Amino acid sequence: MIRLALAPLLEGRTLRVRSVGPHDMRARGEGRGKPVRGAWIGRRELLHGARIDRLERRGKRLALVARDGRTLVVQLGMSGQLMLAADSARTHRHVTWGVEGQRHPLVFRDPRRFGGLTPYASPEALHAAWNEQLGSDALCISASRLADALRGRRPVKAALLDQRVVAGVGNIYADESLFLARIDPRTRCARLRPEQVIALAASIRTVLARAVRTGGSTLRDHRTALGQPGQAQQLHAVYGRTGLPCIECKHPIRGARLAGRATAWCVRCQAAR
DNA sequence: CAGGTATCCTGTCCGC
DNA sequence: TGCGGACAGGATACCT
Repeated sequence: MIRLALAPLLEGRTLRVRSVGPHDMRARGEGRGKPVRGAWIGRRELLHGARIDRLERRGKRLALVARDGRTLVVQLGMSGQLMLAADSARTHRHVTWGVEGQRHPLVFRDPRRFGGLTPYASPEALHAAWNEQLGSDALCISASRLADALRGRRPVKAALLDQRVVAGVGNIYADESLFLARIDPRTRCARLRPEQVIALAASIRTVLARAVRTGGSTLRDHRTALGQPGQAQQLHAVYGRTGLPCIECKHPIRGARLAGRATAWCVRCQAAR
């Protein structure tokens, strides 16, 4: 969604770093490097003076690729925003770019600092890193690739949160996908029947596509890349509905902690079989 | 050593 | 009304 909204506004245009700070956010190192606290990325790596060639996305990561090869990955974490809008809040701005020919600046803000920026020297380096760190994108995950990735004794919910299994599924859409596929989130990957994996792959594609279509939203204060509020939160079948009646069978939605995250599912519709 | 969990961080919401 | 605390999310360091 963010890529779709920003691509036509940024492609072919030159960025100029206008301000950087505060300097206390995570600058993620190349590859698996540890997040560096208190360090920052240079203006050159922040694409100062770079003409944007294209925006690439895989899972939750967005890459700005410049014509000279410089590449900057934006991870929004949970509260991050990348916006080209007049009403972008002024607090928690980490990087502000001027965009050639655009009235409003491009702003990366991240109040909770779970997000981060990662520079790469080239698109090739970016793809190498992504191939290592990320599985297939959720919007086009095939049943066979999902079957290959869903191995082991982990509960299927925990596997879905692993970006190396499927890139792009977070806590909310993991629950929603499992509900649509009628799979108990506690089911061990190795015990999933082939038809369940097929259903799950289709459900992931459906749920993510719907989220993108409706502006993608999770938190109440979520905004799109152009400043519009998202609406997908109203479409959730199980997430945030613990104790409320299932939209299919009216049975109360169960809530529990699984893989360290809040999990909601219908024990009747998603019965372990 | 795979799988579970603690940690980071701040805004929001709940109860006293 | 004010305030403390729990909680939410994504990624990863760390522990078992």
